Amino acid sequence: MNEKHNDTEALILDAARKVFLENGFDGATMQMIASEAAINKALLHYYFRSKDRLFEAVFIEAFSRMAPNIIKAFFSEAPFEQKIRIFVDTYISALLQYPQIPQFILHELHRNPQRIVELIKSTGINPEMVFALIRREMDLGHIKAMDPKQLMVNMLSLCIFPFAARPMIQGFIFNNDAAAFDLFLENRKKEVAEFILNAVKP
Amino acid sequence: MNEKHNDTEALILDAARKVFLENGFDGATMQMIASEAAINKALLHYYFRSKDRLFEAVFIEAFSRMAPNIIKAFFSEAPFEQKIRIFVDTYISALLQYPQIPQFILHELHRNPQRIVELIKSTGINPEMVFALIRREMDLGHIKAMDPKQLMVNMLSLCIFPFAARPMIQGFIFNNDAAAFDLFLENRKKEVAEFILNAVKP
DNA sequence: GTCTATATGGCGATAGAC
DNA sequence: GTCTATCGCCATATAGAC
Repeated sequence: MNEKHNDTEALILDAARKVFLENGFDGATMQMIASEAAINKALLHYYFRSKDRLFEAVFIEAFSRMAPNIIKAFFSEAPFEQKIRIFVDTYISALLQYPQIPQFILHELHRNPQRIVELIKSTGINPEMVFALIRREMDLGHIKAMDPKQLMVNMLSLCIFPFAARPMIQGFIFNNDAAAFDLFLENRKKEVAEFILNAVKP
Repeated sequence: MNEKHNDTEALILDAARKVFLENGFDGATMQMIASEAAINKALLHYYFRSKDRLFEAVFIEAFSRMAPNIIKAFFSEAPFEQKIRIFVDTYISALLQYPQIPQFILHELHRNPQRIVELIKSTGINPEMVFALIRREMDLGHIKAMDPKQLMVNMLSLCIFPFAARPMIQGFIFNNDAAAFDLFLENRKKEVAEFILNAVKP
């Protein structure tokens, strides 16, 4: 195996990540990726048999970036109120760093739900543990009684949706002022945490 | 003009709506639409000059179905608490009827933000009126003081996101039990309204 | 390993008979 | 208005020289 192998493979993955994240699977072409990597199409197929396989490699990497944040916050020793704040802050901060990921994942989720769900399960995340934790807080009277699943989905919705719908919200509510929208997202770290904490107050 | 004109045009629109909603613009082909309508490709171009124009017709129709609900609830004479309940109920009910629309709009928003934002603006929606209304409620002390834009985005997030991310949430939290997820969405009409009302309580 | 050149197929769109 | 046949293009993928 030639020593250039790893370099070229990494080069291709970098280019593919960029192109796929920006254009989705259908919108991206092998030529775009080759140009981005300053190589030729044939080489892409040499390293990754097909467009599908190349995409899969990119997707797994992208999802792995987001997944840990979903749960991490819940298993600290902090009081529940603090856990919520940490969850929201960590999650929105991560999304600010990779803002294309929500739209990318939702898009591919639509294209091939089966494949994506299996991929997520392979990361070993277990939502039941989070639900059990939320239920305990309810039993202790720390938060209002409600369906833990609804609460979890509410938290994810509030964090993720603005990134997925960015062009619409920015175009509509912010007259396409990108800086204003970035500030809006930055403020959401605190706004969303307060919103949730008020909503669950017993 | 031949009498069959309207029939065929409607037939094509029905088929195009179905195919575009399921596959998005890139994923759909003119042949799929022709097959769905049980006609041939050439006829599609006879009625709608191009794939782009056909898509535009479908998109405007799909969006028009959702848009009125966004604002309608806010301009009744009901007290604010009731407006929230009506908004959430109307919106989620409409989405239950056309569950593919969120993913469809988000997908095309990503593919061509400019075009979609223009199409939406052409429907004449004006968010400023809603913000003014929210601000008045804050001044009257009926709800907690906060950024009206954050509140509006929160409401939209809570209503729309579960539909856009359905395959993920269903596969992950509901072990792919579609009936359980449908019940979950039905329950959200009340859950989300309560969640918001608690969150904005002064 | 990396390149150029090419095979193969499907796409949107059009021409032209009926 | 509706059809069949076909054009021209660009996509993924491969062959084969270096």
